[in-house]
Amino acid sequence: MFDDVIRSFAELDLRPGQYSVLAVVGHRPGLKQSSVAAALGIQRANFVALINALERRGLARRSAVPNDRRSYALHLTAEGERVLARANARAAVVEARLDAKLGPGGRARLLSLLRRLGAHG
Amino acid sequence: MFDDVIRSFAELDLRPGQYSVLAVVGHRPGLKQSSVAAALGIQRANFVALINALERRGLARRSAVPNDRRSYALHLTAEGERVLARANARAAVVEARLDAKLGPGGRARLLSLLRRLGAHG
DNA sequence: TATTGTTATACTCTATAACTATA
DNA sequence: TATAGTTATAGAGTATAACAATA
Repeated sequence: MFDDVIRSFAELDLRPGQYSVLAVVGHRPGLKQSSVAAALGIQRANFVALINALERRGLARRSAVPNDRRSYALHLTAEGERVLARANARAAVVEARLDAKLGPGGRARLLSLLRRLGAHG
Repeated sequence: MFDDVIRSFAELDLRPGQYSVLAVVGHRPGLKQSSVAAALGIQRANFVALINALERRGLARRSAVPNDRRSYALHLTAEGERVLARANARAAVVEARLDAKLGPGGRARLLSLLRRLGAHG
C-alpha cells in the first residue's frame, strides 16, 4: 500500500515526506520551520535537507519572521501550490483504490481501530 | 506500536528482523537460506549479514544440504531456541497490550481489514 | 540559559549489480 | 543457462552531538 503511494507520487518527483511537507505548509502557511518539522515528527536537523530541496525546486520558500530573527516562516510558491494540487489528486486516486478494497464503511472502521492502537495507556 | 516492539526485544539484543528469522527457522527448521529470506520479503543479498550475526552469536547455524552444494539449510541452536522462547514471551506481552487497547474482537476486525488492503486487485 | 537553524556523523534498512561455485 | 550465496555499493530514513546566532 505504501509502495502504491510512492509509485503514485514518483511521476511528480515527490517523496511521501516531501508531499507531507507541501500538504502541511499549504494548509497552514507561515508556520515556523521547526513547527512543521515537529508536526510531522521529523527532527529539525533532518528537516533542513528536506526543505532545502523543496526550496531549490521552487516549490516552497523560507521568509523572515518579525520579532524573531532565528526563525523562518514557510510558504508555498505558486508552483508549489500547483504541485500540491496535482499530488492531492493522485492521493485521492490511491484513497479511492483503498476504499474499493475496504468496502463501505471499511475506512472508518480501520481508522477507528488504528486510533485505539495509538491511544496512550 | 512498532517502537514498543523494538524496545521489548532490545533487552534480548534482538532487532525485529532478527526475531522474524528466529521465528521462521524455529518453526520450519531446515529451510534453505534463500527460502527464509523470500518468506520474510528480505533480499538474499541483505539476508547474508543478518544470518551471519545470528550465527556469530550462536543462535542459528548453516548446515550443508545433500545433493546441492550451493545451498545452506538453516537451524536454530539450543541457545537460539531459548532466545526465541524468551522473545515469544515478550511478543505475547506486547500482543496482550494491543488486545487491551483494541478491545474484544478488535484484533480480528483489524486483521480482516488489513488483509483486504493486501489483497491483489 | 534556552531556542532555531544548521552541519557533521553514524546507523539501519533497502535496492542493484556483479562475482563464484555450483546445478 | 540458471540458481545460491556472497560482496560491494548506494540511497533513503533516522538519531545524536555540537555549533552560531538569537532570544
